[in-house]
Amino acid sequence: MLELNYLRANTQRVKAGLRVRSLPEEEQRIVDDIIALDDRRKALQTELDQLLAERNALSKEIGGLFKSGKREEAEAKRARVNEIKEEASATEEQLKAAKVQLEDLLYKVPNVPHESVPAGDSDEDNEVYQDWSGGLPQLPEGSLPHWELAQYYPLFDLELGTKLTGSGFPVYRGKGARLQRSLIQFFLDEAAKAGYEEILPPLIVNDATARATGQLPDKEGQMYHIEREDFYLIPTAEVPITNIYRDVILEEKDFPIKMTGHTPCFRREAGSYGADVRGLNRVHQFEKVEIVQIQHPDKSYETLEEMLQHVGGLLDKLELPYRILRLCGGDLGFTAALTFDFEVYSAAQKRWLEVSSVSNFETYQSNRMKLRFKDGKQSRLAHTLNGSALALARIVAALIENNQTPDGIMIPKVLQDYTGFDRIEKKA
RNA sequence: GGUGACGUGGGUGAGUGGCUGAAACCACCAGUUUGCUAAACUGGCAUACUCUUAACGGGGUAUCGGGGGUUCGAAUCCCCCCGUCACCGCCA
Repeated sequence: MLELNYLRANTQRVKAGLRVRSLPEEEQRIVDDIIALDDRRKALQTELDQLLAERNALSKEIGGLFKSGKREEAEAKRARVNEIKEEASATEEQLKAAKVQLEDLLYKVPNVPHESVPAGDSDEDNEVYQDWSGGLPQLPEGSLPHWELAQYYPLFDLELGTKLTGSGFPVYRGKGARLQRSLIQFFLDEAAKAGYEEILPPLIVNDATARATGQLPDKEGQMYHIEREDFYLIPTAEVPITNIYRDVILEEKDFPIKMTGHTPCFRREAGSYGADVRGLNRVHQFEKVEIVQIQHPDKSYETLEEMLQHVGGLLDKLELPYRILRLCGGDLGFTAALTFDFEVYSAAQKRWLEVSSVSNFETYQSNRMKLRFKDGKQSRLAHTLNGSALALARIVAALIENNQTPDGIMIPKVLQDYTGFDRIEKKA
């Protein structure tokens, strides 16, 4: 969530940010409501503190009076303290209520978009930041989308996943499974080379963790919830990995903190239908390697650029055509200040598939997470960033479509050491 | 899942109702002394909220795993929860 002090000091910027996100005018009133409520909270806090201070002083006196045997005086003060306690508990309740309301409102305000974010309503307004400079691959007549390729090649089986669980849970088999494992290995190795520490986190997290990175409360319906323990299946490794640094105060010399991890990701994807979700385009469980950085506020945009380079490098090595989009305000995630999406061209579907999203959250996550660093005597919130490097299912989709040949599905050179084969041939 | 013990500041650890935001030691930072290093000595060393100040700073409140209760007053007493450790049960 936004820092309250920032919001108070930059009301106009926050409101302008809401406009960039194409949120309705009445949303802007929330900003003024927050300030009014915070004023009330401060007044109540001061009132309560004064009452407690008085109570503490009197209690001290009472102790002394009892010791010196002045019972009557002590009793009189004791009566006064009891009055104060009544007042204090009433004030405290109002204060608690104000805090809860304030937090609820604050949770409703999305991050302020970076100044470079174009205004816009939807993905149609996203800006092409870096286009694909080569030609787009043209496949010969009779080329197939990946879900049809899976009928002829040992790759994956969607119906089988439906039998075991439900739709959207593919089962990868044979060389298809091996290809997945090879990609994961390759991505982790590349991240390690770039200086990221490898993390293997829990796949199930508690409420506090899901809240800190911003999945709760705004994306509640997107996650699988485990009722009995009140836990959530992670929708991305970002959640447990970033939370490693929840409630931590860093030293400036600790920056940058670079972590990577491979995990399955679980997403309910409620309300998604149609051609966009065919095959591996949108599934409930997929593998992903995530990169996360925690950085000094002055350097986080350099870091974002570095992460773009890293992701672009992976796609170059996989020889996949891609472009980079700068998301417009309307398409920007609730918690992000700036996001670049990587899209890979899927030649058989003749469309771009999103395979990575690289974002700077500035202090939006670190504020919820209380992730700070020492800046001289003061502590300040750090910046958090993350990106997919990369998300597997769609990479696999594009890879097998683009590389289909009469001799089989060709494996990019860089992966061959991992797969142990250079092509996938048709099923017998 | 059962039984028992325990949970104090960056670490070790004292503290069983007021004088304890918390001894002492270690670590860390600044300074003094000293051919260098080391040692010794002196001082500093939590976080959040809030009031006040132009600022430096100063005042107040809260925090001893979390929540609730008893009391004029709680790290200290009571209840619930969470966690750690040990033993038993179960088990990849």
